[in-house]
Amino acid sequence: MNRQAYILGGATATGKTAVLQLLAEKSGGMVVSADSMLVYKGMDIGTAKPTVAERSRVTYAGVDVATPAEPCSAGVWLESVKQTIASASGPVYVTGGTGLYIKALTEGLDAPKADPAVRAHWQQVLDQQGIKALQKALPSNVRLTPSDYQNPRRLLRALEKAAEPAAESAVPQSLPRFPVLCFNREVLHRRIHRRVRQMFAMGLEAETKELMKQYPQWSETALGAIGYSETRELLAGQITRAEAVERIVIRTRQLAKRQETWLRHQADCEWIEVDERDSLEAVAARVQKAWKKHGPVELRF
RNA sequence: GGCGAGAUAGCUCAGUUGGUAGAGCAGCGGACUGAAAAUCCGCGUGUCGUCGGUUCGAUCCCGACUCUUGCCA
Repeated sequence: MNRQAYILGGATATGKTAVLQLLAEKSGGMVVSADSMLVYKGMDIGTAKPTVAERSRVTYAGVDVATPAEPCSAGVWLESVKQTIASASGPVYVTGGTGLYIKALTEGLDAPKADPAVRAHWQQVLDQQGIKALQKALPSNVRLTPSDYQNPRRLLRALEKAAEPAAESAVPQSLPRFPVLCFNREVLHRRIHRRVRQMFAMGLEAETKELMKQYPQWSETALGAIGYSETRELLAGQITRAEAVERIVIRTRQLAKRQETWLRHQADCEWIEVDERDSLEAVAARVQKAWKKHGPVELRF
């Protein structure tokens, strides 16, 4: 399908969702969350999910599409989001923390979808024979970057693709051009620290405990959520609260760095450096100006 | 106060039988189309606590001092 959207990127804790909430409320638009963790039901505090009140005023897509017990993926997320976007009557805004999801939206996912059986097979080979066996099994026509060649995940995926040669590869698309919010690194680190402490103050521990009661077995992807895996360890008495906070802060900082690296090189961004003193309205105005300049992005999926 | 132990990268520590040093973590940079908050790749100059001594040469040996820590008082 073809549809236009306004994308706003940015690392975690840059306030992009607040900006889109404001703009969507004003224009009667909807917001697509391109975020791999907002998809989990009940994981609200630790993912800084828009509140119930906010979601009652604006339609969100890509939020609460799976339970923590279920595995999720870019494909599952994309499927869940399509319908809502197609039926949108107002402008479509996309807030992106997960680069892959933004790309899936603008370019589609054309590779064969994840196949648990194939994956399990190669995972076993990896466990028993090591990464060299995967490298050897790779068809000679498949090219990986040097770091991907050392990366079990990517190797596994490459083999998964090779097992189903039917799929045509993507038509290279020009990089999507959209504004991105950013803070000076030092300021961002301070914000992250503040936010993590706030999450605990808002009851991250209680929320996690409740979720564990509701879903005793979490999927591997849900278990990877920053904040939740540490809180689980805290609840199990394996680490102290101070250690949990420290660990969460560190992982969030590392995430933010990777997100900015992705945006710098995998997209064509206009960086909007914001200051903590800037009002939400002022930031929103700058974002709109950038959209006006570059035009909306075509969605193809 | 006495007897030990320690003081090396932002943190935890290794090491040099004397030729100015290296891991993990953190940090920084990078990769990136179905696990992506994942996964992987690259980057290590730091008064080797301070002052003096021995030596061609000391972070390493010797002495004093400062600080930390353990045991005994």
